[in-house]
Amino acid sequence: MAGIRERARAEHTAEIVRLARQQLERDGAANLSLRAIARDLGMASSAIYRYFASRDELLTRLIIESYDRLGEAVEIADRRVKRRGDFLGRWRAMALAIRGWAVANPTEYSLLFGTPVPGYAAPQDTIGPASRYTVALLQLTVDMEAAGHSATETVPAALRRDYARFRDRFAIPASDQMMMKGMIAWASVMGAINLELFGHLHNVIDTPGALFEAVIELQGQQLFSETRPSGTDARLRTSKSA
Amino acid sequence: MAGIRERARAEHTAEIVRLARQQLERDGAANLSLRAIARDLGMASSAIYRYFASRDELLTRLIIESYDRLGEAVEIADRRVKRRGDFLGRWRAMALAIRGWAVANPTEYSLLFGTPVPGYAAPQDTIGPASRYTVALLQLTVDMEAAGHSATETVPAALRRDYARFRDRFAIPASDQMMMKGMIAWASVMGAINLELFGHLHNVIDTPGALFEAVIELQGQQLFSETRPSGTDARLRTSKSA
DNA sequence: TAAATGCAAGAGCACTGCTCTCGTTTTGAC
DNA sequence: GTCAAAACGAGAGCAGTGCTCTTGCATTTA
Repeated sequence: MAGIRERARAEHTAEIVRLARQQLERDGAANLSLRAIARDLGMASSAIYRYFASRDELLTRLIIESYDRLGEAVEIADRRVKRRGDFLGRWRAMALAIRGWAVANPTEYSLLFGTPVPGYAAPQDTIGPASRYTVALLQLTVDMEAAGHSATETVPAALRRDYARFRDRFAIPASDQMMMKGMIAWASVMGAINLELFGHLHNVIDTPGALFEAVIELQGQQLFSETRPSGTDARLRTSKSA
Repeated sequence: MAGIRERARAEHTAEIVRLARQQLERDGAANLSLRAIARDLGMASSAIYRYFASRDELLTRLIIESYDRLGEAVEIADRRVKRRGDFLGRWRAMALAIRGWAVANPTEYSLLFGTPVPGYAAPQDTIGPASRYTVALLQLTVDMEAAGHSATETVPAALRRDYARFRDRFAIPASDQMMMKGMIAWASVMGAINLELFGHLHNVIDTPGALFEAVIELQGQQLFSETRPSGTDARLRTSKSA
């Protein structure tokens, strides 16, 4: 009743994933080959299908794990900042953690944030882990508001609905204005990392880390900017919806 | 002497590229198949190799063309702004043009800004077209400075060298500070588009256009912010290099 | 006109994901 | 303990891929 088979199954599954990840890191997601994994394992290629219904299913498993690792890295970085009220420090720590993880695991990062495979639709299982690092970021804005920070950004009506839905689903009680700020900061961070890892700074910026820190600092400023004196530039405050 | 062969060659090459682009749009770069193109063309698959040495070479051709289209779209959008001194308007126009092109041609955008193919190294021929849209953006900062705008961002030493090199190569006489601003704005724009097109706003933001405009407006503010009163937050102005 | 070159086709190699069948082994109910 | 059911591994095979090589024909050049 020990389940000799059950344990063997778990071990084999883990081994397949381990080899898959190894291959992923070396050759990239596009070149991940079930047959090669089977060869490394000393199995027939058809046997792999006892464990994963398809290549996509194996990739999904890798994606989920990678999202989880990224999320964990960001959460740990945040937790390491002892003064919980040092919001700027926490912002820096988390943003640097995202880039740090990305630079250390470029192929995994590409798997998560690169070109989606045309036929592939992310199954429900991924959305939980996928939100982990963003929820960590948004929690920062919640903590900021709890500490008295406020934001006065104009939020387009179209986005308010989206923010409300997100707020409900993840129980993140941040204001629309603060979520707006957070989203923009998020986009900047991801953009800088994408440009770096996908080769668009090649022959342009030799030290992408320095550029990234500049992005962090500027977005940090923006994240912490309180109400600006009104009337500085009226045009800038009216935003049309798309 | 007309070169019956020469003309046929040009026509065939163009036809291959046309079918390739059609297939690219429908199935994505990963599923681009030389054999399928040959079938559509009524040719033997081996005949394709008379025109392109490899699949990568055909992809390179598509990449170059796409960069050129993107660059052209951005340049046209900029040129359409009649008041050349309306820098904010030009910024909006170009940023919206990038996103507009991306949304209209998602697979082409993915080809340019998505996961780089592991083995694939972009040949020299691509860097010219690849810089076209960024040069258009940077030209805006040059024009701004010529009109008296200034920037006082602290620029890390590591980046100053990179900026100088870029300035020399493309003859863009923008200050380090202004290039710093431009780079950050660029990263934000590309980040927002990546998140949208690569599915990371799915089930989160229903109207990505609204989010994008918010990004544009905020980066516009930043691009046009003059010297801030010093001492507001000393920490924010010191940036370490990576 | 004769040699050199360009070109298209076909066969073939090595690889991929995936399916089906066929024995073997383990499991769980009686 | 027996025995059917389920799980499993291996192998063959299908349809597809990029790419190479040879072979015969058409065009260009000398």
